[in-house]
Amino acid sequence: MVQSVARAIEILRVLGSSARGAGVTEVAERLGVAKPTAHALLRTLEAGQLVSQDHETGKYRLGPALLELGNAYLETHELRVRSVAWADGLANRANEAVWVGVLSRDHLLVVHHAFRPEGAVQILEVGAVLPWHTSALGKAIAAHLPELALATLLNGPLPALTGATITDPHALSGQLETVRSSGYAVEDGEAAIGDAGIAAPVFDHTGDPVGAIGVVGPVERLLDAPTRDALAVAVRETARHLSRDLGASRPAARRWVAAAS
Amino acid sequence: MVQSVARAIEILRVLGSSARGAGVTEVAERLGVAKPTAHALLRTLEAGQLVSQDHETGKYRLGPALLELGNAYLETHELRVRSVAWADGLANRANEAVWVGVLSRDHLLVVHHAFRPEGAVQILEVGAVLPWHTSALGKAIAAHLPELALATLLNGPLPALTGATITDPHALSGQLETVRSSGYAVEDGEAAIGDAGIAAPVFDHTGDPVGAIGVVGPVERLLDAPTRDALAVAVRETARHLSRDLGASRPAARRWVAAAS
DNA sequence: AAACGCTGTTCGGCAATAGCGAACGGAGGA
DNA sequence: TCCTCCGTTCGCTATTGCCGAACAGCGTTT
Repeated sequence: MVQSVARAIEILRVLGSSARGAGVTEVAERLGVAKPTAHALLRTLEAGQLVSQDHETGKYRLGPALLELGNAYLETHELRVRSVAWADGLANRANEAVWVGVLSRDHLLVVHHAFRPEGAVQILEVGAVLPWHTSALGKAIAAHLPELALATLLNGPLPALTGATITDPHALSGQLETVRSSGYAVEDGEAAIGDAGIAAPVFDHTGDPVGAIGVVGPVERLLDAPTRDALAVAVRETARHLSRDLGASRPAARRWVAAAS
Repeated sequence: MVQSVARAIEILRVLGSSARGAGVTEVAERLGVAKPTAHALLRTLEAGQLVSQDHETGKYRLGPALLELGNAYLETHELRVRSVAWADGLANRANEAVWVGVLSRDHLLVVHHAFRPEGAVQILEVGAVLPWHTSALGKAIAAHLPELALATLLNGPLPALTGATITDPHALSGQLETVRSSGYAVEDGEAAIGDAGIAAPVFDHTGDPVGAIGVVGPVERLLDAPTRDALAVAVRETARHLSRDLGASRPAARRWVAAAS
């Protein structure tokens, strides 16, 4: 592990979380390093356009190259590229907004967002992150993770975003069992009050879950019966098709293995 | 300058340009370093999720954290945040797609994209980059840059993307003079055949250009008189309003200074 | 008005640490 | 079965990143 690079990455995280940028002194304090050390790292990052310095205040903030690289990540992302057509189809069929997401550490990262066909103004959520246990996408992925990886997630922090957020590992674990048997995950106001989601996992040819696809929208539209069941079927079918696109020979093969053990 | 960090950034660039990822050996060769060196850097970047390794082939690719950071860059970006409302207004008034962009090295980076109101399927271009001299946005910014910065751009490489791309520094310099006097820049098939753009620069309170805003679309719709003049007026007005939003006390103050010298 | 406290920045020397050559384990092809 | 290529690990060397101290500029305070 290269120490200076690890510190440089930490700097990016610090700058990303402090909205108005940060000065050298503040960065040095947060990293626990000397001021000149932080300065050298910042200058190097600046040369690569990963951070940029405000010529007025001297403060540093994230740089444009990150947007470029983030875009490059999207374009080379197998799941994202293949999902675009399927996401559009699902959005039309369900008449709801569709998200495609992957797991990044303990957060769900939205890599594609198909707008609701009839929707009014909607903001694009690509690049947005939220704690895995507060989204249907995240739960769909987690439910099919190898045991060890799942245990790590359940033992990690489970922050509450609303009163409905499930913060108890045992309750979550039980819900994931339901996800495995039903083939889809549901979220009801756990990330934001009034918002819900229904999602299903997407697998590749290795049988591991690489992401999830699902619909998001207001509780009233998504979770009222019988709409809810119809949406679940549509989401699950789309996820299966997408998985097959990615080379998954048998959808849900992993599930049977898990059930047999 | 921290050598290892500079190399790590270079690795990100390498992985971003090679679509299908790259192996340790290939990365080491491209950087001109030993294989273990590249390996250590890659492992560190992987720990920070800036790159991820394909567990099948062993090859490395860009990682999800870059998308997160790219999104964080957008959200903290003053110009981008303020421009959203203005871009929507311009898109409706012009009935065309609107781009907001900034200069990143010698490329124009699209930081916001408002879709054409009546448009059919359109792909989002946020995060896209193109050589500055092949876009109206890029030329609008360049025309108002300090002399030294502009000279650097004109002396740099000016690749031709189409037959219409202007690759002669003198011709470009002359066109930038026109941009300064008219207040807007035009691009006609210089990035892609049939595509055109009309853009105007955006300033902040320091008087330096921080970006540009403009319309993009097919040549036939944008550049036919009298549509062209109406669009130019709309774009220029929007850019002035946006500039005032950012604290520019007097629009085009810099222009008068340049003219007086 | 002048001294203070706070920035971001530069310099030089010590030693931690990053970098390399060489060797290892495994996968794929001939 | 051999060979070749891959990604990876090990341990030594000196390169290089790191820190303490000092500097310049600015805003506020006294």
